[in-house]
Amino acid sequence: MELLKLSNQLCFPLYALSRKITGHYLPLLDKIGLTYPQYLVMLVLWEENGLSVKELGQKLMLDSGTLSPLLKKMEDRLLLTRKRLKEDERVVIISLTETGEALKENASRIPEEIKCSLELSYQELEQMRSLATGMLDKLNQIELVRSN
Amino acid sequence: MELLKLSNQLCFPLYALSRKITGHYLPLLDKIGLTYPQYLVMLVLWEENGLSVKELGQKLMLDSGTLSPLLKKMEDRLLLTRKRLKEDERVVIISLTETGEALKENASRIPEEIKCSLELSYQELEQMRSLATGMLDKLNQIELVRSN
DNA sequence: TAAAATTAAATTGTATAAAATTTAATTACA
DNA sequence: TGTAATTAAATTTTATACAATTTAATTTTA
Repeated sequence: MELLKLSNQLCFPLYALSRKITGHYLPLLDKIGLTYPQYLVMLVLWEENGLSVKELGQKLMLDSGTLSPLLKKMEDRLLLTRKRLKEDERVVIISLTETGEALKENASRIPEEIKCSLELSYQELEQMRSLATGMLDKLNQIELVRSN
Repeated sequence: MELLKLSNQLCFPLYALSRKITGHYLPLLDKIGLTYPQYLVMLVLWEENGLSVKELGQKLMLDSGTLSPLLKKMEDRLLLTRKRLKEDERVVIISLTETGEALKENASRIPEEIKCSLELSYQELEQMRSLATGMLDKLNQIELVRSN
């Protein structure tokens, strides 16, 4: 088999599919004024408010270089606040404002709308979700092992 | 089920996994002086040389806003040439140079090295590849239908 | 056939990503 | 206890993504 063929790569369909699905989110997220990574930040904060930048970064697998400017923009839009922790001034705690909390209501229909927009079966979506989650966990595990 | 939980999203593991796997390519691609999207461009051109920017964009699902500057950088590195087609001056044809062709040799071990680096089973990789490819095809099909 | 519509790239503007460096704060330990 | 090491964010730099606009070339069609 020709290993350097695009169609034989794992990386490419994953990369293209991820961008494609993000594309399906855009018109929906536009309505509530969020970008896709900003939406992911909100998902995390709606679940658990008051996380540090580091904790957010761990959950989303993004570093401060990505999160810092993004969170600043979201602060400007009054979705959240950034406050340094008194006990350790290095730590910045991100908390939702009322506006940010309230946005959850407006976002509540997005998961169903996406499922509809994608026109993929529940089986297919669930199979992909569990496969991707499993692979992600394994790769994160490898990183842990290699860094020790 | 709480639909707005990060762990219940399809989008997130896919997005994170895609970035994670790209991350595994970086040290390998660094050795041959390519970025990840540049590697994808080379994969396409190694298979079929002399494509237009549009054709490259269709295969990689990237638009000219992404490809134009990227291709210019690759031209500067003498990996490829950009020439306007005589019959239709709007079309720019991308052709590998000898340097670009020769780079294929240096890239030949990357697929195996990646497989090794990922430490995932062949079954898992193949299942993901075929699932992702299938979903991608369906989504592209939807786009075609919706645009007509 | 000349103006209108279409097409292909390039450009512009905004928003990520991520490596590397810097800054400030905290902790460890000789 | 004071310096070294570590840690958390922010900043800087480079490189995508992609929507929207512009430019130039080609086709369509009234």
